[in-house]
Amino acid sequence: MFQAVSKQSLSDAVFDQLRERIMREDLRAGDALPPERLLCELLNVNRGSVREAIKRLQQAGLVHVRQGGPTTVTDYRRQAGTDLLASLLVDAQGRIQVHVARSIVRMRQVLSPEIAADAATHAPQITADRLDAIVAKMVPAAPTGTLQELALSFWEALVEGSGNIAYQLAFNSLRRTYEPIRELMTRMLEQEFRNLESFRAIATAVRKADRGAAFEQARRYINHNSDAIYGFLDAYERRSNLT
Amino acid sequence: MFQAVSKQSLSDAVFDQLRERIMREDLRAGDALPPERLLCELLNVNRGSVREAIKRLQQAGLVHVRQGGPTTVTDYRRQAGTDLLASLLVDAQGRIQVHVARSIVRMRQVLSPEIAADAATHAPQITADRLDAIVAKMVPAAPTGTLQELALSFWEALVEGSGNIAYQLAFNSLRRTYEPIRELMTRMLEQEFRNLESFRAIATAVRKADRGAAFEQARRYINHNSDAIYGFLDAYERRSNLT
DNA sequence: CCGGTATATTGGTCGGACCAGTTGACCTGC
DNA sequence: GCAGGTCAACTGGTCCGACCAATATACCGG
Repeated sequence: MFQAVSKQSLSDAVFDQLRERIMREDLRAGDALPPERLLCELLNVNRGSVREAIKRLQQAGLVHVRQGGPTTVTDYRRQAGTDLLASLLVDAQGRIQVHVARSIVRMRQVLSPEIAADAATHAPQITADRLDAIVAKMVPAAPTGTLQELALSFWEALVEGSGNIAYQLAFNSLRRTYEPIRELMTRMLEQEFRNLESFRAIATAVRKADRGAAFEQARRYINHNSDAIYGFLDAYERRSNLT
Repeated sequence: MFQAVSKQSLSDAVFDQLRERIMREDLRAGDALPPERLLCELLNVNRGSVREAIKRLQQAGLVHVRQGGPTTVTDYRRQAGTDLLASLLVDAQGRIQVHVARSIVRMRQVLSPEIAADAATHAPQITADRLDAIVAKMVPAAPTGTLQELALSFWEALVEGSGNIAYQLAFNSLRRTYEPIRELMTRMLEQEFRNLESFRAIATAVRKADRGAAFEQARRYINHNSDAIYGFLDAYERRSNLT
């Protein structure tokens, strides 16, 4: 298959490089960033590009900027928001940070049943219609990638059905986090995607507006799902330690 | 007391204005933003400022930019991350969006007991030491604002102790969200802050590395706390509907 | 109707100027 | 000696005007 070629503007490149340095603690909390004009020379780009990059770092909570003084690095663990998860999950060498992955899976594990439960109370019929439509497209013979897409839409519909904007935005953050390791997730969860019964059970519980059942079915699914990931991460970690 | 005077750069002002228009659906998903050069004239600022603002909008997931074509507004409900919660909670007129507030409280309610439980297993002693130190500073006679500060540090310590970076970043997002309605929270939760027993109970459970007890104590606290907020929001909503 | 082509439009980059806060060395006067 | 003021050298913030690069559109020719 083809995939869109990735373009990157200069300011994006600058942003990535600085972010990488901060998260690798090459630049530690409290350190001053080089002055913008110096960065221009070092990176051989225009000041505008540097400034756009720094604005983004500021918004991400990685640096503190004040006019007249130097731009300083902040403690991202205390300042940054969920949007940073994607950057944390995979390092510059493409290695997965196992403890970050475990954190994400854990949060997802905790929230998912609640989301299903809320969807069952908030908008059962409409949500169930959407869920059924998605499940109908899931055929075991389909390629795993397609099933993954559908599973993602399934949860997207569920989250929207929960009527909880906080869940929704958190879900978006997580979705962005999955993107870089998409193929990995595909292989890891192939078994899960093919177990259509789980999806049907959740959809049915939602349609019945049965909060408890929705919670329980989602819990079963997500626990099973999470265990598969935990297992993979354990193996991944052992393998990393060997080399 | 004094508080820091708030400065705002031009690009921040532009960002706020565009974000506001997008969230008020003055600019709908799919709509094209005016060209940068036109925005410069309309807002009477330099193109650099406009570009910095748009870069931030792009990072926040509110617009989609591509060279050569127009910059278009995205569906923020599907694209934006948790960092947007703060902007959603309070509208331009300073009114609280009640359904957003309920969403946030709900997510917090679900996550808090899990955080306490994880802290009890992950780093019980160190965390408990920090918790005890904070609780020691909580004296019922202290001004509510101070107690609020301490309560926030308490949860900050707990979240750090959970060793879960996803929780930590989500917590940061939520903390930023509280900031604009800080005083409101102070009044709303005064009773809660003065109930030191809850904090002690959580700290004790963590020290004993008793996962179940930590979960349960945190659950009791956060439920009580959330109910207070829900009650306030109901009243707030009724009042809004009247006027 | 299809495919190419010229042109206008849009975002991306450049450099160089000046404005506006901050810092620190230095001087002043008590 | 030291509090307070002064000034110069930073730092980030804003501006201008030019040009590059990708895209959209209208038009033309087959």
